[in-house]
Amino acid sequence: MAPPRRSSACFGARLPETSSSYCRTWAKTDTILFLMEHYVDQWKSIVAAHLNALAEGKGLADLQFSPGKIIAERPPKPELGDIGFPMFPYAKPFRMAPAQIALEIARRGGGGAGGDGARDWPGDLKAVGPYLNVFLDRGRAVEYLLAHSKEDSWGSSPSLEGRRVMVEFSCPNTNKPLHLGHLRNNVLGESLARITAAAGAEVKKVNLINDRGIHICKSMLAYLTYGENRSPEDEGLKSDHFVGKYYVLFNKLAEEDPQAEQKAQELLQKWEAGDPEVIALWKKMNDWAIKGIMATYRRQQVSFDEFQFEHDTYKLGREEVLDGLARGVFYRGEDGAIWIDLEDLGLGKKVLLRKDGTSIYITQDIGTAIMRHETWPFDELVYVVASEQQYHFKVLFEVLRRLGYAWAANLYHLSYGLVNLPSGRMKTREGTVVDADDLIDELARLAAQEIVEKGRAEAVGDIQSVAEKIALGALHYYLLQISPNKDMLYNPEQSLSFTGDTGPYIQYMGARANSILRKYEQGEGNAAQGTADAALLASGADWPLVRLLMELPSTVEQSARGRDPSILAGYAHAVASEFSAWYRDNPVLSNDDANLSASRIALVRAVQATLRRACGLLCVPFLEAM
RNA sequence: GCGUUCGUAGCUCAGCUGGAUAGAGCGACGGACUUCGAAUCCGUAGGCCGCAGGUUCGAGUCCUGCCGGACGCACCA
Repeated sequence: MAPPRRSSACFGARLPETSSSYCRTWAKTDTILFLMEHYVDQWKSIVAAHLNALAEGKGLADLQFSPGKIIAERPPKPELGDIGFPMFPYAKPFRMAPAQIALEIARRGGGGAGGDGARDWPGDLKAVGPYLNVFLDRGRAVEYLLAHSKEDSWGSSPSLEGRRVMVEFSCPNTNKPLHLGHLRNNVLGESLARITAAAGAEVKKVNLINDRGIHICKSMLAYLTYGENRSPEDEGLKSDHFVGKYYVLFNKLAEEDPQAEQKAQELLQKWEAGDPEVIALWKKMNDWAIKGIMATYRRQQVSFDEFQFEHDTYKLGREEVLDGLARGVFYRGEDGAIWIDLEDLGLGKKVLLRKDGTSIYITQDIGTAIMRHETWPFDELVYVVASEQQYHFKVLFEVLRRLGYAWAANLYHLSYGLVNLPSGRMKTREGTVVDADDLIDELARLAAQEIVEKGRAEAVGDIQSVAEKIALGALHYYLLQISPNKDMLYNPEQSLSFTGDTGPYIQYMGARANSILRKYEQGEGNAAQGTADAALLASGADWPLVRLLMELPSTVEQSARGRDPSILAGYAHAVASEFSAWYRDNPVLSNDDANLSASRIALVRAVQATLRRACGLLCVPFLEAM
């Protein structure tokens, strides 16, 4: 099998003993939200000032604490406060027990009576054991949430403002259709791009189509042998599947004809020589493949700002390598090829240009990166490529650095692991790879079946459309839920479950929120007679939900900074789960208190806005009803 | 052999710059629909965080070694 250029080999063999589910939780370690970051920063300054004052009071004037060095964390329970400052680190310099330091500072600054409370985020400082905790002014926080969650920009932050980030992903070969591994790549790239943009960056999504090379020639050769000039329409196949069929047939050919490999090579040489007949065939088959692949992109709802094609870029990089040779960055081996010595980094030696002067894989990547930076000067370029290519990218980045490109320091390989299946091993050779289109078809079929079985057919309206969205939500959420760098096991049935840490569960909670709002709009309940009041949402019943919702911006920011959509996925599930428990215990529409009812309607709006935004960033379609 | 990476509950996974009793979902067991959709919710059981050292007031988190899995180590892409 000719290895694919970029994203493939995403399969392994693993048979789980039982089917099971997947999830992650947000319960313990929520992050400090973006808008809370201001809050935390403000309070860090206050705590630092207190520590410095304490030091001075004890005659330890040489002790200095800067706000940036103060450690803040999230208390494990809401009753303990909203921000926690552990006092352990200060025990030694002050020669005091941590709990005592906390008490001392709380005594000095407690209550904010002396103007101690943060300006934008007032609250109280209290000693809780060895921790100094801040209790937010809840009414103020609720006001902030209700006001900001109404805005279209809810969840966005300016943390990456002014940065230009290019994201390369997908990069399919044009000899076969997309498979499950590509789906992980695609959704990772698309989601990362959306999250990065939400964090304020200017993002450009690029897709380098690998449309030339020996693997294409194999499909062509098999087609010449068995195709009899038929078209995809003749065989009733989606065009990329048609091309893929012949790629698989090449294996048969290779068994029948020992010369097959060599013939494919000859075809490649003719292609490079510009042989009109070969070019015509290549064009025809490529168009079929690309047309089909584009259809899958549309279905998966991923898109690109720019397509680049290997037949345009494969000659790039040669000049740069020769230039590097002239400048002594590289060397010519005794064999005549051009090498780079990376032994000092433990990366060995690597060929950059063949002895006959022709390019190899890395040569093109060198040239392509330079071309990209020239045409769209980026602050950062992220390559979404399977983990099997980690070595390749280490070498590539180092080569560019040694060529003198300062921006080489801003190249990043978002490495992701293999996707395994419960059904066992999949191999291209054996035609047992899980095809992307087939998989989505199957998921949509199961979802449609479920809609009917649950008697929701009438309520959802267009069953096929909703089923397709549930299928995508199930697939995408499942793929994004796991840390990118880890190998994963995709369980289709499990991903479609409406219970648990799944896409459909989150979609369902969004639909439930929407259902409450719809009834309100239709005049149900007495919320319309009341007035929303932030103070009414400051109780113990509503506060945990409010607290969580406020964390959307910081979670997006953290997700962007870590280049990790799974952080946001975990958050989305936490919101859905928290909302589920909340609306069970806290009547919204059927509430005697019209003002409380109106206030909770506002909170449900915030829930809906938060879920909608998170789903959007995770490529999980948001549903009004399901 | 060398390199990268992973190893947390039966299963699949979370645990942000080391910090408050290690979390979730599924599965198991037991509960909740005349009350905003039960495609849901609640409760219980279940873990020397691969092993051994080290750093630290404090380690699932950092360092070293070992064990186990995955991936890589082409003038292939």
